Amino acid sequence: MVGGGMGFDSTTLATVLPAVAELQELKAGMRVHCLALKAGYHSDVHVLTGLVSLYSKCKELETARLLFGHISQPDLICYNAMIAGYTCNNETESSVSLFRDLLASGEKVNSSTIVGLIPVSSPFGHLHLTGSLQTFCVKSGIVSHPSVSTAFVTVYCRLNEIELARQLFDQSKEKTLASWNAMISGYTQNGLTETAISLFREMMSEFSPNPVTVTSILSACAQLGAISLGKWAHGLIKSKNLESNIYVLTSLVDMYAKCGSIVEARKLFDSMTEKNVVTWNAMISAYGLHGDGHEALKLFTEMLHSGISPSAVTFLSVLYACSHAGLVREGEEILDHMVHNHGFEPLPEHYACMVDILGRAGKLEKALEFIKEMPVEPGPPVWGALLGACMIHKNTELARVASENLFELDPDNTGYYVLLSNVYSADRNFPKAASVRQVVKNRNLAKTPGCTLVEIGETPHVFTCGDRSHPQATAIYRMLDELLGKMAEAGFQTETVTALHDVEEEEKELMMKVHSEKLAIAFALIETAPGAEIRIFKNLRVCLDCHNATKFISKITERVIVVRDANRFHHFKDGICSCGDYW
DNA sequence: GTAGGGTTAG
Repeated sequence: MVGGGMGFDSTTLATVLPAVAELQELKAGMRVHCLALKAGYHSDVHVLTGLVSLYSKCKELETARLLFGHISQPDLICYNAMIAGYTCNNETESSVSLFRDLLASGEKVNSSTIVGLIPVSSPFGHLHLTGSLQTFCVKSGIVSHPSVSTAFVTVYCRLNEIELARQLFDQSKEKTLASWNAMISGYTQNGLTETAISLFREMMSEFSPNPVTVTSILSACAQLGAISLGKWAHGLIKSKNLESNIYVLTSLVDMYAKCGSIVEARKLFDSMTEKNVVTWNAMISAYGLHGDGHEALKLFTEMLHSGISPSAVTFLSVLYACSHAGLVREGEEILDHMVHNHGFEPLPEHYACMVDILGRAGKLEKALEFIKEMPVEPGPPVWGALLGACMIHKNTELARVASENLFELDPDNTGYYVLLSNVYSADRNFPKAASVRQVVKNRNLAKTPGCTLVEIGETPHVFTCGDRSHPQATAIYRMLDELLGKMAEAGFQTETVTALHDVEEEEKELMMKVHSEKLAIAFALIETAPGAEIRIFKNLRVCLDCHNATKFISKITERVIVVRDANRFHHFKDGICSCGDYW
């Protein structure tokens, strides 16, 4: 149809352009542009509007701006395209000033004008602008338009103003599937996974989930370790024939990996005919999460051969995998490769990962050297990685250096105080440890409460430290006592040094044994058949005592126990953990 | 014709 003197009209061109723009195919778009010029449509307002939109989406803002300037009498649609173009290229000021021109001309704006103005893609620093826009929309009544309120819900979620988003969502009279999706994904992206899932259940009475919904829900399952809901979603995907959607499949791979089924994840990954950089990243970081650094490196090489260009996240995933497998030389090579062969400037996250690699492997001085030589100012993730390494390798001197920086940069983060206190305890410097904890108390900082989730059948059970709220609490504690008895016979000693030290020894031991992970394991032992694998999920890093105890339990009960903590997976079998005790 | 909701790291 195209070229060769065959006839095609401006409508055809204007129809092709959005599809090309959606794919961000600049080269294809430029060919369409050439065709349009050859066919004499260089002043057709429809074609030009399509081109403005195309060049904006391909980050060719200058070209878009130029074309817009050539339109003698731009209509509202045209203005909308240019306004959206400025916004998605982070030129908020130009976007707003064009909007003002439009208003001043007396033209009535529509919902698309507003949607194009809301800084959804780069919201940071635009809370005030968003608020003013919202006021304008409330006054003009345009806020009742579903796409407008959905865009506001999205931007507030991205600004971590989840309450504001929810208010808007609740107030919107006409809710579309997109409105629900925006709110549900807002919750998952803010880590409020349970709220996301309950909202999803609410939604189900009004709408059938689409690929966007499924993607968000799978992400929630992955974060939570909710394998049964994840499997249910997998069934839904099959029944609704959503297996060709790359977002859906990528999040499915991620869900299986984060719920402990790395084999299932890999099977799915291998079966995918289309894979993008995110798909590869998900699979690479899955291996990192499970401590298989070599497989992660292998996959990274395969990725390069497949012709997919790695992103900054790819390198982070590979580095992360190296750190959890103790692959120091490989990590250094990857970072070097990233800079010299791929032309990436390392982000602070890459530096933090490298510090983690060196520190975790015990090369603490080298890590400090690395920090000093970094061309960017080290932030909390960098010092945090060093502090974590000091904890593993019991280096109080460097821990002091790291934490001094951390307390200055991020004074309200209790995790760092807990880490430092644990370093001192490990060094048996109890007065120092106590004084660090006192700071937390004095400043009234809230500690994140630890909790562990275990699924029995389809039902998730959540335990907190010292939890007695479970209906089977009595049986659980009895099982725990029985286990502790057998463990003591096998030589297990409660590790109190990393716990609280302002309580009596006996009391300490009492508190230790009721950590949420031990309760969850005891419960799972009661509820599952002998020999069955046990999987538990903890929101924080597993403590040294629980890690040690789980080794003993795996041996005594002859069970494989898989623990996912905030950092990674631990596979316990026969008294040994796959992490090699460096976690 | 312009326009709202989605996956990966930490």
